[in-house]
Amino acid sequence: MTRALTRKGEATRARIVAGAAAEIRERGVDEVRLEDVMAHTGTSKGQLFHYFPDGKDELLLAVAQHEADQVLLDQEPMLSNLTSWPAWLAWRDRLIERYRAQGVKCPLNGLLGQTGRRAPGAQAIVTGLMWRWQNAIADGVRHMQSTGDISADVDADRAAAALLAGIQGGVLLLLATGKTDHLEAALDLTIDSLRAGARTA
Amino acid sequence: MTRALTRKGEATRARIVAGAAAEIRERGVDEVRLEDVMAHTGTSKGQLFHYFPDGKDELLLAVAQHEADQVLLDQEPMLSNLTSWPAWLAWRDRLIERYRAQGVKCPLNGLLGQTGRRAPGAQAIVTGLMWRWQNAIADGVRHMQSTGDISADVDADRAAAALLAGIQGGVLLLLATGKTDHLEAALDLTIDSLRAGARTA
DNA sequence: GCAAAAATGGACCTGCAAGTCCAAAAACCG
DNA sequence: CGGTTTTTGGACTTGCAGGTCCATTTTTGC
Repeated sequence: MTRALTRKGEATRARIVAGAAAEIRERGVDEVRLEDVMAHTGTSKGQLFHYFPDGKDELLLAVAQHEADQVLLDQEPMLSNLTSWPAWLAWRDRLIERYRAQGVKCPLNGLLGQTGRRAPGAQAIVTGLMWRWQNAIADGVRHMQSTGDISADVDADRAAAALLAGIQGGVLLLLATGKTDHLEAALDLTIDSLRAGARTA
Repeated sequence: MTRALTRKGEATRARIVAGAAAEIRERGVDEVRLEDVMAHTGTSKGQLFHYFPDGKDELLLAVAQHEADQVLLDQEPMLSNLTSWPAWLAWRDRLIERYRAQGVKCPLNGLLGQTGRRAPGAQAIVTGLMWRWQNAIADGVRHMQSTGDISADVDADRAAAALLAGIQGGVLLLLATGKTDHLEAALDLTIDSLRAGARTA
C-alpha cells in the first residue's frame, strides 16, 4: 500500500538520496536547498515530492539512514573481526584513514545537530548506529577475552562505551581542529590500556 | 571608534546575549528566531540590530563566545587545580553532574554544527575552547607527574587529548542516548589508566 | 539645562525556499 | 495493444524570518 515503485522509480529515489547525501556532506545540512539537490541529481521538484511526500524532513531522514549505514560499512570487514591485536590495529588504521580523508565533512554532526531536533526518527537512527557500533566493539573485546588477550576482569560493554566515546570525540575534534591527533590519541591510549590489562590483571 | 556603549546599553546587550543563549540551549539554534529572542529578552528589533549590526550571525557569534566561556567556568575551581587524585575525582563528578543536568541541551553541538560553517569566527571560538580545555587537563597531568602520582613516561599532551576526546564523545553520546554512561565510562577508564601508569611504569 | 549621541519601538520591505498543482510523458500489465 | 498507474517537468503560490528605516525617547557630558 505504501509503495509501488517501478525499477526506474527505485533508481531515481536512490539517486536523490545519494546526491543529497553528497551535497550535505560537502556543504552542510542547512546550506543545502532542494534546488541544489535537484540540480545535482538532475531531478525536478515534482520528483522530490513524489518520492518524499513529507518534503525535506523525510528526505533528510532517508539521508541520515543512508549515512549511518555507510559509517559502519566503511569499517568492514575489520569491525566485525576484532579477533587479534593486528586486527584491532588494522581497524584503527582504517578509521583514522577514513576520517582523515573525510576531513571536516561529517554527515553525523549535521544530522544529529539539525535533523536530530526536527525529525523524531533521526534521533533513533543515530542511537541505533551508536548501539550497533558499540556492540561490535564489545564483541571484539569479548573475543579477545576468550583468547586471553584481554583480562577477564574488563567490563567489555563499559570498555566499548569508553572507546566509542573516544572515537566520537576524536571525530568531533577533527571537525573543530582539522587534525586527527585527538582521534589517534584516544584510539591508541584506550586500546593500549586494554592490552596492558592483559598483563597486569 | 567601534563602540560607545553606555551602562544601560551594555546591560541590554548582555541581556540579549544571555537570553539568546538560553533560548538556543532550550530549542536549538535553527529553531530560534530573532522574534523569540526579542520576546524572551523584552527587546525590539531595533535594539537587536543596534547592538549586532551584522544581524543574526554576529549575535550567534557572541552567544558562542558566551557559552564557550561558560563551559570552562562551570568546571572551576576544579579544572585549574588537578593536583591530587581526590581533586581529579571532584572534577570528574562536577563534569558528570553538570552534563547530566544539562541533558540534551548542548550549546556546543549546535554552535559547532551550525554556526561553525556559517561564521568563520565560530570555528575559532570552538578551537580556542578546546585548546584551553586540553591545556588545563595537560597541566593537571604534569602536576601529577611532578608529585610522582603519574608516571613521567606519560605524554601529558597526548593523554589530555585522549581524555578530552573521551569527554566530547561522552557528551555527544549523551545527546544521542540521553544517558551519561559513555561519559562516565570514558572519564573513569581514562583516569584509571593514568593512575595505573604510576604503579607499572 | 541643552545639544549631541545613544537607546528604543515598531512598521515596513524583500527575498527566498518549501511546498502545491496539474498536465504531459513513460512504463507497466493483462 | 489500450487502459491504468507511475514518473516527470516546471510554473505558481505562500509564509516567514531576516533585515531596513526612521521617528521618538532617554542618557550623556559639558
